[in-house]
Amino acid sequence: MHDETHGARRRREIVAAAADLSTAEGLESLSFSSIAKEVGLTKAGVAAHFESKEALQLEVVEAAASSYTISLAPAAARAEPGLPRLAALGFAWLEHLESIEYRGGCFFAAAGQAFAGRPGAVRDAVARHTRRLLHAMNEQARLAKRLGELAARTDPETLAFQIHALAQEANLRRQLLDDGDAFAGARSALEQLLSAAKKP
Amino acid sequence: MHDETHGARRRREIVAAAADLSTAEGLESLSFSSIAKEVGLTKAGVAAHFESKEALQLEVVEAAASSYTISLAPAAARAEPGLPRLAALGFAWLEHLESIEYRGGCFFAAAGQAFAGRPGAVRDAVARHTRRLLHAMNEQARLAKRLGELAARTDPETLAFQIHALAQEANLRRQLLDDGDAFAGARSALEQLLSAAKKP
DNA sequence: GAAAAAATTGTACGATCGTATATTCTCGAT
DNA sequence: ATCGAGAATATACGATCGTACAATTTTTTC
Repeated sequence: MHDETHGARRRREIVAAAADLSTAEGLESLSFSSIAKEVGLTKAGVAAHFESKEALQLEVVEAAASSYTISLAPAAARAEPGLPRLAALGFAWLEHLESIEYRGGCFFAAAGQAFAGRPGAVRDAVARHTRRLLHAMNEQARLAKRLGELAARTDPETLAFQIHALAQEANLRRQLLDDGDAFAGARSALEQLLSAAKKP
Repeated sequence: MHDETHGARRRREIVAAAADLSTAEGLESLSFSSIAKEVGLTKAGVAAHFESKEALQLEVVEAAASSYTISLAPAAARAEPGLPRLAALGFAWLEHLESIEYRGGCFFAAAGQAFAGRPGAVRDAVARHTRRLLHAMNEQARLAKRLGELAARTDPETLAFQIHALAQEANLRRQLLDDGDAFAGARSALEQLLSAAKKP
């Protein structure tokens, strides 16, 4: 009938609920009980699907990462390599954060802060995926420089740095400061940033 | 002998240790036990100084805020109002974050993310102080615009937005990605940002 | 130095945490 | 229709949490 077992479907359901909860409560203070209440199971019923709490956390990180990739990769692929692709990455990143289903905002912003001071496999996974995105933007910025799309004074690494910073800031503004215009402001800042970086 | 009672000194000691711990463990998962171990007291001995855990958290937020103010206010006051003061605020903010004694990095970055999804008095306090800093930078940016120090294309709110974003990003890079050059990169990004915003 | 006040300890309570195990229930394959 | 595997429940264990209160020690005050 279905090409997915009951167990596999439950796992996905649990991981999705956990990802959502983790942006609100924090990935580190996730509990089997709170997840159980969310998916309509018992604490033990949830725990039975995973070897340990850390194993669940790692699955949550991977699930969130692939959800981000699914949102970003097509938009980036559509644009020409170099400055256009860097811009596409930036705007797609903002769009993804704005439309995100997690009630606590950007998963990696929340998890990154929560695990910055907690060495372990979870921290490593969060850091790895954060680095991956930063690397992608850095790459396009350096390519743009090589292609002569950037002004002489523009440092490509700094440009990528600023774009990622904008997105983090917009997320914080919306989630902590209840700023409804946070993403509108971030978009105009991104436009301003890109036009200032461009070759005159 | 001392112009401070034993109780008041202990309180300050406890609050300082709690602020330090909270950047590493998270302000929300602070425990009287972990603080007790830090200051050499018993769990009950620590708890006796505060009406509740939330009251302690609120004191920690206020203490961190005044520590930030002490670092920023003199630097800002030394610079002329407008663009110089905005620049001074930005560089002082970076310098403060870089030299900070908290092992988990920026207190407000950590607490802001942790309490973004937790309504209550603590979240309100963290948001209030975050807004206060942003407001101060916004004010100087708008003043700079009025004084004709900024290029026509530069939006002052966006400029303040970007400066704060840089600091947040540098903190995350150092704490999560172990990037030793994070603050050097942020400083050069800030210079680039300011010179691009300036009247040509 | 003695008495009052404050600081700290020890202990107990209920709640929740992760984990482990035994039992019951639910399906899908034969 | 039956049987067996897998999913979910019920339950228990030790640990830790915030809070409360009595007992004790330390500091201040007179």
